[in-house]
Amino acid sequence: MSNAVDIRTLEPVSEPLTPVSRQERKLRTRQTLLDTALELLADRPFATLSLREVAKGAGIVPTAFYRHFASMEDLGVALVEEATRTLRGMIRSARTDPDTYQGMISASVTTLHQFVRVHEDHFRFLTRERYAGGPLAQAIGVELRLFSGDLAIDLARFPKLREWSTEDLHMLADLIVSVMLTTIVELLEARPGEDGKITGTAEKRLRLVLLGVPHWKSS
Amino acid sequence: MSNAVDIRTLEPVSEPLTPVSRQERKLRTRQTLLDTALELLADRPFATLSLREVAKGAGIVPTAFYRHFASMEDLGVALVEEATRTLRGMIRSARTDPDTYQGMISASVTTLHQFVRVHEDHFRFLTRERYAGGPLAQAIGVELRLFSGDLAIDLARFPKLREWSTEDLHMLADLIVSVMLTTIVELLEARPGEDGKITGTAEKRLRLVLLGVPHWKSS
DNA sequence: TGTACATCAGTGAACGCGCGTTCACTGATGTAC
DNA sequence: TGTACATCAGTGAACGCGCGTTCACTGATGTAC
Repeated sequence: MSNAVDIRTLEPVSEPLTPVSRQERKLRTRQTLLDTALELLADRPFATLSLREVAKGAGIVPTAFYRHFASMEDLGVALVEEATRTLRGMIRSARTDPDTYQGMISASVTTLHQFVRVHEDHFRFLTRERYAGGPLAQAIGVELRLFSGDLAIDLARFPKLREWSTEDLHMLADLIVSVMLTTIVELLEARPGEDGKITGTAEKRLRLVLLGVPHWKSS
Repeated sequence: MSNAVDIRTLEPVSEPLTPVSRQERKLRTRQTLLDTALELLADRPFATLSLREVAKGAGIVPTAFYRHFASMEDLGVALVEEATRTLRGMIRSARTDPDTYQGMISASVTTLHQFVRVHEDHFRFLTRERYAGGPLAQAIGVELRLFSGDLAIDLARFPKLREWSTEDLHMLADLIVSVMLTTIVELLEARPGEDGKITGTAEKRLRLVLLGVPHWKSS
């Protein structure tokens, strides 16, 4: 990473000494398109985003957009991939050796909180498009179901859950995921300073759900 | 209500014998605009709907739209009002004298199921726009918070919940509402024949949550 | 009951604008010899 | 190392289209006398 500065403007020199390859330049423009789209999506659904708008934001002419994506929907799919990569990273971080429910709960909520704050735009995109209908919503739905399935497997390792049926484990995992999604939306809508209250409530909800576990009978 | 039929086409005669007043005609056109919009929203977010499209669907010229709404956003607000009226109707139906948790749970889920199936478009609109951002999302958020508050009051009547703090009651109510919303979305995305499985899972989730209640300590 | 005027839901032409997409192009980067 | 050609990310003009909104209008319904 270079700290070079233009001596006239004092602004960082964007180009390193070794000129980057054409391939790398292309990848950078592609990423700029994705970043621009994500910024514009802060307060509107994906379906209202125009190709010209994204191109303009990325500093290229509309026709150059096609060098990177065949259509806006293609760019949308790439955004889903990028955002779900963040989601999977979060799950990996949260999966520590679980000694107790309580420890697991607060650690998970803390991880969730951190990831949401660092990747607000990804989580906003995911929760917004999840219910928007269309192909993106479907792709996100598939990803969330995979997530829920993984969680069910993790849950099966707990002593008290070992004898639960697969169906009941999925029911529990889906319930936890829906609490998680609710919490994510609350964090994204929160005004500054409300985070503690929201994560506190999230922990309570999970504690309440898991309190019922020892008394569960499938019926 | 007239059962008159056109003797040539055997289709119901739309106009009653007494010609309707100008005022009533206007209300009918307004309702047609709302119905048309709701139909078009089956698989897309509100923000992608155009004034010309809705006017065309309702059989009037674009400029006549302004006789009924000042803008598309105005029509959106009217849709939120219409849909939340359905939601409140559902809550009223579900609020029977609650003898046991179990009875209340299955009765509530049955009511939910019926209302969702009869008013699919209203619930689709609500769940879709809830997370879409913009003024409609905010209006729906306010309505859901009112709903959750009412539910908290209802819950306070149960013996085991009488000593819960207001904060914990709201936590529980929000948890129940989020299970409800999840169930609504599942029903709307369901393929034919899956309803039973979905309502069964919904009942299980609520049972599990309420199983924890007797063992709750606020801490 | 009949007449003269007011109201107003719906019409149709017109506008300027941003849209997605086509096409032929430019000129810097990359490659073969 | 130097030259001649190929590649290809980005350009700019042009297109037809649907958009929201304006305006002057029409003609059926409603009202006052």
